[in-house]
Amino acid sequence: MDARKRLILKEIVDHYIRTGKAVSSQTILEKYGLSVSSATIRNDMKYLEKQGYITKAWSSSGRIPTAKGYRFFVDWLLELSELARKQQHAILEAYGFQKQRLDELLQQTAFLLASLTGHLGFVLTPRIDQTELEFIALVKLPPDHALAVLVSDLGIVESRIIPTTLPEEQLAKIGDLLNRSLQGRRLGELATELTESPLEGWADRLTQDAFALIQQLITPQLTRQRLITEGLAHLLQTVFTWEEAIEEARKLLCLLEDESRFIQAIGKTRPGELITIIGEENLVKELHPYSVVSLNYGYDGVLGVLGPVRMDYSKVVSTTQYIGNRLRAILAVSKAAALKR
Amino acid sequence: MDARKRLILKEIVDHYIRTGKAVSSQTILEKYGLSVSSATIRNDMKYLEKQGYITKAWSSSGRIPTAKGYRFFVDWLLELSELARKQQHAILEAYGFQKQRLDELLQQTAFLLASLTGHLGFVLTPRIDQTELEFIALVKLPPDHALAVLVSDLGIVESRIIPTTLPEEQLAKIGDLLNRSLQGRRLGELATELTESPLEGWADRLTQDAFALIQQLITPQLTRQRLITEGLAHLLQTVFTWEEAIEEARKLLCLLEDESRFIQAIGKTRPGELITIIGEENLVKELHPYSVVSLNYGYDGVLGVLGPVRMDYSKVVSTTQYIGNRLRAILAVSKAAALKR
DNA sequence: ATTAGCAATCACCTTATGAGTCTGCTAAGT
DNA sequence: ACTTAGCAGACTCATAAGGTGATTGCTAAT
Repeated sequence: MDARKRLILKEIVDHYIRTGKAVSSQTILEKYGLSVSSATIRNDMKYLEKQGYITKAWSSSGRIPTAKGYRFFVDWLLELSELARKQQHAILEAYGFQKQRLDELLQQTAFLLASLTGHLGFVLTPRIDQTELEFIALVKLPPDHALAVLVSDLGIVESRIIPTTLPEEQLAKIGDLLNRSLQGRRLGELATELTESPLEGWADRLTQDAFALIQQLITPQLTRQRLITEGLAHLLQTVFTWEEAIEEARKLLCLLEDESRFIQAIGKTRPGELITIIGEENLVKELHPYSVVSLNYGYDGVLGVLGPVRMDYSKVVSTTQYIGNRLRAILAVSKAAALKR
Repeated sequence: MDARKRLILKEIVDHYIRTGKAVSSQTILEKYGLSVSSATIRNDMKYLEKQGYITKAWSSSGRIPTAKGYRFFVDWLLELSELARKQQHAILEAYGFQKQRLDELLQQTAFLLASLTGHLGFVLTPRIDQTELEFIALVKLPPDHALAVLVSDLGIVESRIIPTTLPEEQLAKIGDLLNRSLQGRRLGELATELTESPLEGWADRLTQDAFALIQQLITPQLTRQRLITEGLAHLLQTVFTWEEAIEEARKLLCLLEDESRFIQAIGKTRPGELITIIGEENLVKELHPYSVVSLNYGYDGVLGVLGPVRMDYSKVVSTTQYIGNRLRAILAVSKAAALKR
């Protein structure tokens, strides 16, 4: 594909993203002032259509990018604008007075993503079993229960009331024991190790009790990730203007209520990696009218933006990237603080 | 208003709820077989319209109930059907294997409300400060923090990491002291009392530390109620079929994301009380196209259903009532279990 | 390889038409 | 005083028809 064709494709995507209307050869000529005639542009557009980058709504409408066209645009033609100073400030400020609680921090993050991009912002909470155990506390609740509290390095606190008849001193001893031998381990590793074989050298009565206890703590519950979303309303505004929209919207809402499917939809990435999933590339059929930009911020947590296929990728990608980096930085600090303790 | 007029009003509301179409005098005659002619019915309808119970979309359309009409229907004409056996079973079964965690229980409840009524189900979490303190645990996190855990009678656990340099034994003593003197008190009362005046007789060094500590625990955070919703998709399906619907839907979503306004919208009630808010009766303007059925299940928690004004009040009210009672029963059991400890 | 010019295609908007529904009114009946 | 029959008028809804404007594809000339 020669330079002019690339340029034309870029202008088509660009213009369509901004206006939402099919782009004609005329428009390209006028707005972007190429030094060729509209007929030449038409010829190039025909080529681009045959290659599958653009399409048209009816036989003589202007051209609209296909998913493949957006993909080419994002991969080769996208110029990532640095985030406007104002926005950078807004983000730093919002994170400024740091929240103590992780869930508030993540909610805040989702809100930022949504309000800065004008689409739906989402954050998938970290997997607790990917974090490291900082502290276990066991507290007797008379007569026959105990409260167990797990504190992980991200400050995530998981508490559970478990039935046990062990007396208070016994619990305290077990707590000490667990803290000494388990501190700094990943909760997930612990779980698998413990189910496979009891810890070596743990044979006496005390450790058996400890073992039983910790098995009650480490359950599938730990793997569960929650989905936080903000800005659903934006989505309705941007995407739906035609008939049948309601049915589309309904499907989308159903999907958002089904966390497991959504998790599938935002794709797997390695920590720090950002991916875009454009339209029909999505494995989940209901999301074909949308695009997803998502970033793994560590501990299997994911944040990102869900918007119409026709969205400003430059803005969305750079915003997601920036916010993702901020969040990673904040979590790193919080982790460091935890380790210092 | 004589009996026949009441009957006609009832049939209009009834039929409109079921079909969604304006009701004509003919229809009433055919479907409900009154022994008068359609002209007579028309005359009565005219009266009902003059009184403001019904209205019409245009000069010669059939009649549609007004908010006042629905109100009269709900207050005087509604026959509460007992919930179908199947549904009762479904509810009992869903609650059968009891969740340990309160938030899962409430989420479950919202889901039940939504799926059984086919509208949006919501649950507003209890106010923690309305529950009674069952237990406080203070655990040292070396070097200069402590983990404080509050367990209330509903099993709600609120934990917080607070900075303190007090040594371990000191914390344990304070914990004992707090447990002895505060157990069984309402968290909310504690908060107000403590801000007004320190506890009497608490003058020594130890109690001053305890005082400082507990003040860090009891914060506005405790008052915060979360909103859990399920079945948003239902709402889109039932309510919106005409143009401009998107704008309406967008407003609704905005409202749902703004918890404080929603809390205002579902109204205040006393524990156990069920209220209906029909259409324009709602203080919040955005909700004028909807009705709310809500029930206070204790501790300032509210559950209910949000649906179109044109909804099956008989079904929705009885479902809400039944589920509300189940939830109250479950919470009572959980409270009793806590007190026995 | 590029361009000008023109016919053909199609969405979109407005207007027209006809069938169908339901009310309000009047005058007659009970 | 209440009820009824019958009919004109009001209005929706669906569909069709015609006009306008945008845009392409094609062909022949440059």
